[in-house]
Amino acid sequence: MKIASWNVNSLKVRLPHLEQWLAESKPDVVALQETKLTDDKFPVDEIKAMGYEVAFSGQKTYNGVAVLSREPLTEIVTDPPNLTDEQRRILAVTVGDVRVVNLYVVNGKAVGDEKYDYKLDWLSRMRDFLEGELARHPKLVVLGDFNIAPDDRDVHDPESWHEKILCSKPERDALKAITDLGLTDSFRLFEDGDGHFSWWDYRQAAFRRNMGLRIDLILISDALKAAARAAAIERTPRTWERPSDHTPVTLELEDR
DNA sequence: ATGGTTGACGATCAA
Repeated sequence: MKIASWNVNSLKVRLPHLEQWLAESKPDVVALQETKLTDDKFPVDEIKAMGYEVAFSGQKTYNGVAVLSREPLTEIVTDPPNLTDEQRRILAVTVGDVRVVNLYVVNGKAVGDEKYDYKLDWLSRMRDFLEGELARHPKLVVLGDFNIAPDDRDVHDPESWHEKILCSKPERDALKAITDLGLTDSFRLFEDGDGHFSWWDYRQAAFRRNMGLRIDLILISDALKAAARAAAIERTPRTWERPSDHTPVTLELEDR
């Protein structure tokens, strides 16, 4: 099973990119973030024509998440009891015997901003939700746009980003509280080095200069670690005309 | 330089 995460920054704009990338990369499960579509406007027919079942939780203008799957999606959860929030950032589904939790983590704007405090509170609540998910579903994948670079290897210029938003210690500690539940950043099972990014700002020709961060993550539970075969950041869609500022990240899991 | 670019929206806000 090949599983992927991609912040598309408007599914309406990026639908042609999604179609081309699905045809080339052939993932089995895809978590999308920042669809920016209300559910009545979601392109269900177009996605089904690409060969995927789909679940989604959207809102107008901001946020919005979706999961595409070759196999049926069940046990859909969008509103955990401890995360009652109108912002559409969470979509948990089950595919076969694997639980998949798609997250669009709060950005936070800037360290000290009220949105930053909201981000840390959201992450704490998410940790508690995931603790329960892990207890019910040993085979757990938690993936999405985490809006946190796990460590300085994931930052093009750690000095300039030191204690800035996406890189601050409280954010990294909040992520660690989640991985300490027994979840592993799957990319790091296969790559130790720096310079591997999943997001590049639209400004300052950041992609061309590889001035990026790795903030799109696929976390897997211990029960899935032995099945992990390969992880990748698929940079090609970021080179296409009118791209998302994020590119897809993928993980291949050996079946059964 | 608190800059720059993109998306949704229709003035700015969010990222």
